[in-house]
Amino acid sequence: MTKSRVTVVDIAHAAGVSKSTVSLVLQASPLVNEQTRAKVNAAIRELGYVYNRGAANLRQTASSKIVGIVVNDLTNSFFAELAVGMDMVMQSAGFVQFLANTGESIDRQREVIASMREHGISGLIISPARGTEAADFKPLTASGVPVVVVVRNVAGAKVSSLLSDNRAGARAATEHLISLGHRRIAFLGGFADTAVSGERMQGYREALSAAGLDADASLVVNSAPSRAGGVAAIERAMLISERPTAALCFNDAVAFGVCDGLRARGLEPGRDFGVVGFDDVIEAQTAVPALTTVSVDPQGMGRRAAQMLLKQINSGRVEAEATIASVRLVVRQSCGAKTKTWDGGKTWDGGTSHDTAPGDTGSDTVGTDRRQHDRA
Amino acid sequence: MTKSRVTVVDIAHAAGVSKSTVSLVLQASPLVNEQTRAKVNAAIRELGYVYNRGAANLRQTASSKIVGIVVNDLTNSFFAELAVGMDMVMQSAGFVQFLANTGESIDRQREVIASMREHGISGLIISPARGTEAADFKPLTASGVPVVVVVRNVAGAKVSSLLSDNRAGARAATEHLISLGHRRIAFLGGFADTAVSGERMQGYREALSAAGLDADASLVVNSAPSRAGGVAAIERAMLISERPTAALCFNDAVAFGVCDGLRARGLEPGRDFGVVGFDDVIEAQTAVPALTTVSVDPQGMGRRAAQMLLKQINSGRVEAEATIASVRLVVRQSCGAKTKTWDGGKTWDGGTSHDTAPGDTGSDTVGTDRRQHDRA
DNA sequence: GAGATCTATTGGAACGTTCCAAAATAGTCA
DNA sequence: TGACTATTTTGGAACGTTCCAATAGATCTC
Repeated sequence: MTKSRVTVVDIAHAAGVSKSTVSLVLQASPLVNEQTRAKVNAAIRELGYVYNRGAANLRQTASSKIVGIVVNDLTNSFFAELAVGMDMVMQSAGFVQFLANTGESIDRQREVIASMREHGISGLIISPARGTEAADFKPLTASGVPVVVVVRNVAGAKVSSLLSDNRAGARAATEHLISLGHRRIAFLGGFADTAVSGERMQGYREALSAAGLDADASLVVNSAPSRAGGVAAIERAMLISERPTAALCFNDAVAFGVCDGLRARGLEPGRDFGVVGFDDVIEAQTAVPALTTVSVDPQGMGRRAAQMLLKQINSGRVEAEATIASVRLVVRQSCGAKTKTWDGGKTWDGGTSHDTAPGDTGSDTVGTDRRQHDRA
Repeated sequence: MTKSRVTVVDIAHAAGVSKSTVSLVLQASPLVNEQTRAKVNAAIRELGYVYNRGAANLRQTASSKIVGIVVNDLTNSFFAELAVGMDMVMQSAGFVQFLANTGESIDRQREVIASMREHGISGLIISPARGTEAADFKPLTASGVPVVVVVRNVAGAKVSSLLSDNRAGARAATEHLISLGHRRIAFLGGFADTAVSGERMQGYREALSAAGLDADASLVVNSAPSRAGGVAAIERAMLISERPTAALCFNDAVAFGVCDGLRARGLEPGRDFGVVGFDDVIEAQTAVPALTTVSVDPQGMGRRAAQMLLKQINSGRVEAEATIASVRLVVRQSCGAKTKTWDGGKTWDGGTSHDTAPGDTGSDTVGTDRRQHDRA
């Protein structure tokens, strides 16, 4: 059934030319005569030839047109969207991507990176699993394969990175809650030992102290960065003697869980308790109440990371570049700020029970992109 | 910087053996002497050798250890989980996967399949974009590459398929709502022209007619199969003169949107209106109220599809096999059935306003797997 | 009409593996 | 010792591409 592959030689034979000429046609070289080109293309169609990139990649000058993408949790829509953004850019650039999910397992991560390396990727974008070390990228960078780290930084790694401005975003979100009159603001979800969580918590603390509020450690409740974790976190937060009236959540998944948990105890998010998320996944817009959140634009971030990688692949230069993408606070209903009325059935009244100056409406970009160069 | 690649010949030289011996060591052949093996392995570590699979794949007997995975919408958590399931199995089997998102674009799909083919995939799993035709797989199957179609069937394609029993699932879900006393049950979301939607609607109609209820066409409201689509669908459904009291939703995303829309007009899902979803994505469990849904187990389905593909790759025989996976109804809170009390704060009372016999509690598997063989 | 200058085309040697046939080495037995 | 096995090892020819250097043919220039 599976007859032996059709190769350039077969095409050459059928078209009455040499294999070199066929190769030139395949590369759309201007050197070849139009009639010859037509003949060759006809033969290609006729015989059902498929280009064998593996063979072409053997010549050491060639680039494989394959990149690797490694993410730590594809079931989290933030990372799924990140991957989709990368996919868009890579497809358009004629690249095809290996994608692997590590599920936060360092071992799996090591394995898939090794495997991708054997298959000859010409670049890698990775959202590293917790506990990833700079040494994990060493073999890759040593052989000149550019690496872009996204979302989570890896200390000491001489690779490019694209992170978001977690500190500024968290600070802006917290300031917003303060401007709405909240004085007891919790920080819910996430693990304290991760860099991302640390940065967001720092922004949260900065805003509190700038407003002269003291950072009560009991208001910080760690949990898994998931919807279920959010439910657990708000439950624990409500046990505190002096209850919080609002919360900045580690990410949107946690924020949704917090909303679920509030409802389960008869509290309506937005009206009885201010909730702010982080990431701005698609569902944040359509949820009821719509989630006030810090927009990181995961798809855009994915696209941008892909562009960074492509630039490095094409330039041949491996120059590590650290970019911190700006984020913006998107004010919707869940924080309790007064915004446009909601048009589904009865009019939504976003008024809070704290009766303060109305907060910002719409969105607000925080900080600007910072970029710094570094020799690899 | 990027010195020329280290090859088997370099290893052979360093270890004082021939390249053939190195090759045998790489393949863990029992033919080679233990001491020699040790020497070679030492040299491999020493020189930082990386196996070049591309070169190995040139020999026509070899299999590439690469599979392609094509999904129509990775931002939908159903498909993200499907992909994660496949990833798990493929990683364990030592395969690496190209993953591409088509976003329902037939053109993108054609491009990525062609691209993957050039890179030498040894199998493909695809959740086809709307409008995919049997001819789109022809080039692949003609060259002996096994293809497994998941989730959506492609009429006339001589490839393996793994679908879920949509008809039986929808029927069971509808019967459940009927047993709770509902008489006006809507079918919300999805596009009527897709096979999956058609099957689910068929199950819905069967249950209605079996119960002697007439299928009022105005109770079927199409919309995008997304959360936003669900909001839109319930809004339109509430405009019907004789309002529905419950709804079977095309999928979980729509069901969540329906819950959002209900709340926006002051109705509480589960208490004031019965909502049933389809798919059982992870959030269905933790949402409040927890979503009653037909569990398709996307991760399990992904794993199963991957196993089907691997079996075909390893056997060498391309024998099309059509499997229809059974589904089970998981009764939680959103349908209004009496279940275990909810333990978050005040006790949850799931009683409906329709005061009928209590529905099933727990889950219920519908039908059994059907399998049929077919020559390719 | 002999170079020179283009334009098209073409062998052949890589690239890094595998695998076959063959050879080298060591061990066994009469 | 010589024949025979069993165990290890090894050249060398693929695999399907690219790319360099060389060539052939056409056109132009003096």
